[in-house]
Amino acid sequence: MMNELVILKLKQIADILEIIGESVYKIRAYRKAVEALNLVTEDISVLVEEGKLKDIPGIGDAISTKIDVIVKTGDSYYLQKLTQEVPLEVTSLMRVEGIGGKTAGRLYQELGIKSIAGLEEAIETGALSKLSSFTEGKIEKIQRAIKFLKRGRTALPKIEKIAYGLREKLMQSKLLTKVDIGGSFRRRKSTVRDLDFHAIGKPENFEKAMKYFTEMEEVIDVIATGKLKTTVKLFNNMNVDLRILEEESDGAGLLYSTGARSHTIKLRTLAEKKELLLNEYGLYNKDKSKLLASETEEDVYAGLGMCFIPPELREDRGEIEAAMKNALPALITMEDIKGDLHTHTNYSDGKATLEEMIKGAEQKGWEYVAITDHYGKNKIYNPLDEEKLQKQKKELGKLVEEVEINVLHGLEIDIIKTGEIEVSKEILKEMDFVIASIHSHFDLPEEEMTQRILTALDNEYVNAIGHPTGRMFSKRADYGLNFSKIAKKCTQTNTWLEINAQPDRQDIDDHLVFDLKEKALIYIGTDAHYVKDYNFMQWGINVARRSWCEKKHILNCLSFKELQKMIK
DNA sequence: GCCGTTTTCGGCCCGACTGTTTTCAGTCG
Repeated sequence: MMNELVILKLKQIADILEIIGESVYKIRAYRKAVEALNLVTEDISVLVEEGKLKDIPGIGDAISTKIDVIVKTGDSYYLQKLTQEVPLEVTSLMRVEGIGGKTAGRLYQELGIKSIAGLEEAIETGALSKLSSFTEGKIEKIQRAIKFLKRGRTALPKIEKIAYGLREKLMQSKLLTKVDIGGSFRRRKSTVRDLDFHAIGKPENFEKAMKYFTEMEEVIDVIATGKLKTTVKLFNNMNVDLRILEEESDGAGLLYSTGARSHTIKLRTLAEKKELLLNEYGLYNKDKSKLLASETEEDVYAGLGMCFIPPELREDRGEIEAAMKNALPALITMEDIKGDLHTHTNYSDGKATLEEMIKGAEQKGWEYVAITDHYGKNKIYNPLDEEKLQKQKKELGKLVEEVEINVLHGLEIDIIKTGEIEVSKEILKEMDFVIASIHSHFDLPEEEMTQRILTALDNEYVNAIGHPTGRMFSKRADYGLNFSKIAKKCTQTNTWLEINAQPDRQDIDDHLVFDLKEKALIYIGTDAHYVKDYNFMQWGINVARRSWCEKKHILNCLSFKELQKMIK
């Protein structure tokens, strides 16, 4: 899709504008457009064709014209013109923490530094220290920042233990009365870049608490430290913010810490329209003489004329407008889940026995579970063959006598390079639930990849597409797919799309589910290989909640009877 | 550059920390 290229070019334009010192509002306009486009899952080139670009808030005449050019030519004349003044490479300097547009511009103008390598060289030769305002301390800070440049995003499940551990330690200090984790962590995003701690304490303890925070053993560097706000770097390169407030600001502070920034900005703008002022301390009247609400988030939202908005929805995606009309979705919860449709046993690459997996699902209180071991030629997964399948079937027949839970005997099969399924229809038609997934050739072009799945959808015995985009946060990006085509065909063929709840996958992504939930049939599968993996369901629930899903949108919220009727 | 239930022009969220700026610009969230 074109979208990534458009977003990249607009980002580059914003960066260059910042370096050459353009109006902050113009820069903000470009950044806002980027944010808006990040939420768009349709193909931008289609929006251009249909003339719908300007329907997106934040995109007006000038930016839509620029997008038009990017879509048609693959490049931006405007950006090319800008880069005659400042080479594009200079924007890379802004990736260094503490260096913004102004500093990057100075480095280029005064020393001709264009890249991080050039910056390192200028530090080594002492050229940088000759520049005014570049003191020894500041240069040291830049050096450390360069060392830690690689700040990627981490899958939320991977950071949860560390985050709760830090919270526990902060509480143990006895210097704080309450510690919450806000930010994208609280919004339950699939990945997080940093952690935002929101704490409550007594003013006389603020400084001691900050000192305690910066001296924790997990902290390897202190980025900034004050009485009210401190930023540190953890051993894993992740930044952690701690904001301390007094008890009366708990709600307003948590709201501020949780974000998303676009959500907060929308709320503050709304407050201003109502002749009010909103900051992390509270909601005030215009001249700040009177505090109107601050103790709980509910109070602040109520003060702005809306109901409480669950953190997962706070992205400025229409949740504020919905809350004002009291029309927020009744988000799906773990209690709504009636079963799991994607699991493995040690008949293939799972680590638990068939009995353990079935009884484990029953322990979860679920009504049903589908056992979907691998079948096929890809030896990595220790797949079933006909003989092993028959043996499993026999064992399953005995086990179902011992348990209350309903068991679907299913398979996970490979979509090979051509999109074909190599398992015979005689075998497939005997199965209760068949998931087809891509396990090889991840790097084909979008059109071929899409066609591959469309071909698989032609197989009348395929019930679902497993981990549809193939992304793994620690390994590879998603392969490009045309989801409007795929969703359409899925509906036609009654084939379901999976939200794979594996921590490293969380696939399909919440942005896609947000768009597809009314157009396609979607379920959450844990892809469990151990009994404890059933707990992965929570990551799938997160994705669904962030996508505004109610239980009606997720098929494994159906009772077993209803589910059976739905399966083709 | 975007936007409009006071505005098609004149605004644009708000505040903390850093550095050397003796009153504020730059950066960040």
